[in-house]
Amino acid sequence: MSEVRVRFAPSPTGPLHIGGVRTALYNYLFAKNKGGKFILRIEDTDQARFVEGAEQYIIESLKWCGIEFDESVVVGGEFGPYKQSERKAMYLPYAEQLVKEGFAYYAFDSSEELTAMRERMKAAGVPSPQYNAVTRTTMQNSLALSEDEVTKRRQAGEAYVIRIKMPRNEEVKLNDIIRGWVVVNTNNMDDKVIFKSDGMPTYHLANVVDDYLMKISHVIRGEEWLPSAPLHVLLYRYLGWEDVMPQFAHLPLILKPDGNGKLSKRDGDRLGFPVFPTEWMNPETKEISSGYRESGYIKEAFINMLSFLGWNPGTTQEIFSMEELIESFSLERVGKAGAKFDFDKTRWFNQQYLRAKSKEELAQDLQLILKENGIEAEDNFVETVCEQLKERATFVKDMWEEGKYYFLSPTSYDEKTIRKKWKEDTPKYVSELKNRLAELADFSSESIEIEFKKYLEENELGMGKLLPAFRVCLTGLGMGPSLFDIASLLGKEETIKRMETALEKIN
RNA sequence: GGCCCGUUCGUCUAGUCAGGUCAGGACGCCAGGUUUUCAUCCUGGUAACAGGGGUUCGAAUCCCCUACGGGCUACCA
Repeated sequence: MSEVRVRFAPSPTGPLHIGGVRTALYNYLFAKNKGGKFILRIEDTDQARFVEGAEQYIIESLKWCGIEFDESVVVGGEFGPYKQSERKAMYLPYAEQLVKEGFAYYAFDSSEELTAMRERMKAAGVPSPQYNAVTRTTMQNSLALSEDEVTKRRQAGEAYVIRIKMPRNEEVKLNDIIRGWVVVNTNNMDDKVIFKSDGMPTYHLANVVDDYLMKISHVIRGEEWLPSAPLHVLLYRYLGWEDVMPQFAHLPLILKPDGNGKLSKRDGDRLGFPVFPTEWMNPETKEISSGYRESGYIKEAFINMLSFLGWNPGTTQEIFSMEELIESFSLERVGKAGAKFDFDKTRWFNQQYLRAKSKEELAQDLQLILKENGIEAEDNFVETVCEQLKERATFVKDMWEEGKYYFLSPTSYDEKTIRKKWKEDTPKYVSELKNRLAELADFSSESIEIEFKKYLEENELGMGKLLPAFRVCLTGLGMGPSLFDIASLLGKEETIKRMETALEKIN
């Protein structure tokens, strides 16, 4: 079998949302699994929808995801250019070849004329009028007009498009890797524009020509392309490339977590989760959309989550590194039905990855957050904090938000704990405990615990009587990790100081 | 409306192609245990073959119909 070459072909019309990232990911995994090449092709044939910065965004956000291209606008390759606007001159000859061979034709209709035709057909009872075998005879095109008229118009420089001449009553079949045989009758297809009046091809032609020229072996794309796949098959056939036509695989869509319909940016805003891999600022409105990266997601967790939205390995293993994904991935195991996005599961994946990280790695990330908050701390200290906190956190930022007391003395004391656990005799106990701890030579967690328990015993107190009060003195909170660990890490001096402060403030 | 695709616990899904174990796992949720507390962790529980017809000794699995959902229906991709 010839070399596997797949491409991810986005339009630079905005940021890539997670559906697009997943399409890129599956292409990447498939290519790497087969030892093939993965190509990025920018499909910017629609100048009107171009968005500043979108191409850069696509490249950089995929890079963050760990998805790298073998050929692209950045790294080049022997099948370039990799941007359709730079390939502009290549498409017209193919379109004209189709006209010459009778598979396509010139059409001069203005948008007003097209609208008029549609209105006319609707009035006549056709719900969705098409430019097809029935209507084309009434329009301004090289099939209805005389040859002289066509030549005259073309020489006069009149704007024209090239449309495919859809045959009557032919079954077009394609064998989709995910869906099996898909059959469509050409009577249900229209004479799609393949070359626009602005000199650019439409997606359909550009896509087929480029996939052919770039020797693409498999087209893996979203399900929204399935209805036009038969058109592409016809294009390959008419261009004489059917024997090297790529295999198709149409991926199921990612759906809204609630209700129905495909996932959109709105859903993320509404339900409070990112739909973009990295943060995006709309260049026009300056509106900022949050990204997984900025929200504190570990990229491996993000990728792992995405890979499972529509694919599964058929085993019970759920945690997969990129290498393992490459190893296990196959298009045969991609599902057919759309998958509702599950935000809880996404958080769970992040938690799993967080735990797998070493305290050193976590400390590095936490230091970044600490710096943002104007806190300087020794690496060793931060590492121990991470050690104590990582089992309770989903994100690195949780360790800051739930563990501020490691770095700052409490400024307030949890009311509920005070109300329930700070009794009349509590100050006396805390004060005595403080004096006992002050004399402790070994301020290790174990030693503090032993001393604490000894004190409880001597005074015939239970854990619940004094420990919550002790905790609130040190952390201001009613819950958290082992208090003896916290005290030990804070050190004797700080511990004593916090107890004194609490005694003053709480009373 | 037309065309195409789809439908297993609330969610992601295994099982469907080669019909035959109480339909398995994970997330979530609930309960119990562990823990000074909260979280973690452990144990257990919850809950599904869209409906109806066939074919068959036997159907989640094969066929048909219906319903529901999705996509497409541009000189956008």
